[in-house]
Amino acid sequence: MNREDSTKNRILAAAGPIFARRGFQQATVREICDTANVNLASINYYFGDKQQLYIDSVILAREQRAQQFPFPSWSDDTSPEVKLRTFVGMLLKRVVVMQTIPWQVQLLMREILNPTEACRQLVEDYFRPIFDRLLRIVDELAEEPLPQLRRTQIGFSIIGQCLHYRFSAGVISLMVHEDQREECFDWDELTNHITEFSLAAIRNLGGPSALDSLPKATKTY
Amino acid sequence: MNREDSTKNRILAAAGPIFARRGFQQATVREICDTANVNLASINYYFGDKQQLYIDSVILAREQRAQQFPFPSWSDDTSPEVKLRTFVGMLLKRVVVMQTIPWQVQLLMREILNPTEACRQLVEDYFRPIFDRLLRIVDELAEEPLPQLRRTQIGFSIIGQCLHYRFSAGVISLMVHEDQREECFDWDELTNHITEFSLAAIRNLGGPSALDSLPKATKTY
DNA sequence: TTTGTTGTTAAACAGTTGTTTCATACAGCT
DNA sequence: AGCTGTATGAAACAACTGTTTAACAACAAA
Repeated sequence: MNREDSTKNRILAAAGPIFARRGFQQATVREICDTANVNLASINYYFGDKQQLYIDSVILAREQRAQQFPFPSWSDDTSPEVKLRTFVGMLLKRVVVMQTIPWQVQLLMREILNPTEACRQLVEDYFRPIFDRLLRIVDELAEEPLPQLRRTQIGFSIIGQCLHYRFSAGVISLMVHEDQREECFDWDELTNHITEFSLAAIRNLGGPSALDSLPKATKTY
Repeated sequence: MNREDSTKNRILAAAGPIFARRGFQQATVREICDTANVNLASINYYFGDKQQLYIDSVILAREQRAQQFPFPSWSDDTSPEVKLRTFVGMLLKRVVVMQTIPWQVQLLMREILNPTEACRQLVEDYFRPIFDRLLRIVDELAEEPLPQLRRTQIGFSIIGQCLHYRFSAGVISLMVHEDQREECFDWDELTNHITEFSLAAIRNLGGPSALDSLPKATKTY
């Protein structure tokens, strides 16, 4: 009954990519059933309704993705610079890489942009551990202990740079000239730049800043 | 015929927020017509079909937004640091600011994430001029002329940091503790941090980097 | 065999969607 | 008045949606 190609598993295997490509509303139970080669009534029989199938699909996406990219474990003497580079490289690998996007990533991106009930669990089980790992690297890089807010902001600055190449990928493709498009999304180039940019920023943040002498921004708009 | 509250204008006024909130497919012509207090057939009469109404709505959103936030013109002796701060602050004002999001921003974000035909024109008329302006500021900040690719990457690093607080706003809210949520999205705090982070990075990029001695990333994943 | 559970199937249902139709109203014109 | 092009209105249309129904098949337990 629990075979790999059971009706229920065939539905799940078909639903994931379709939900990822079309979104919840745009995806139709008929297309899912046709793709899975099951009867139209099967979804309601096994999952109750379409929404429950969607929730189960998101859970499956997260499980498969976490299993597919286990985090590397570093030796104690690994420098924080290398750790940051590895982290950025992994995030970009998971999320950016041009061409075809795995349906698991597409589905998780949908949840980031438009959180549903499935998102809270996603944050606790998936995003927060990753973010905490990044913040520990930042701690190692900073010369002195960072204030809580500053720490979080630096983390988001790094994550934001990475995700931008996914969320704004369409616009970026339109912005850069066709000749530069490939190297613009090149994994090595991106990893290098974001790592160097962030390292330079963290190193220089504590030091003297020309901004300190600037007038504080006020509501001028 | 061309009055402010003509049937066509009432449709446009109602369609924008509804498209922004629900997206193209989820928005129904019936809801738009009800909100605009016009007959169901009016959309097809004035716009041909639903899709053309959507395109016209995107164009209207861009026009209203550009008109609402004219770019400041700086005097010649304004320092590039101040220019960067102003730029970041403006971008965050346009895009982030917690609470209710103007429907124009929502609609433009939808086009960034899911570009349709309306997007190409959007890039040329709206995004590229803004981005070029940012790159000229980066040029001023850099001590020496930057390579083309590096220049673009720095620009995207700055934009990415800003947009992250819009695209991932839902997840960020779930990630940070409730007590810190407000200051996390505070406009002054954000403008300060992103400006300082980027300034520190740009200043330090040309200098010595611990990464130069690191092994180049190879496909270890 | 009889009974009951589990899975599968085709058909129908009830609701929503974008679009079209056709009648009607109203203005400006000769 | 009569005509014409524009605008509005209520209703219907055709297609598609998620869900339900009822009949049927396979198989195990009684």
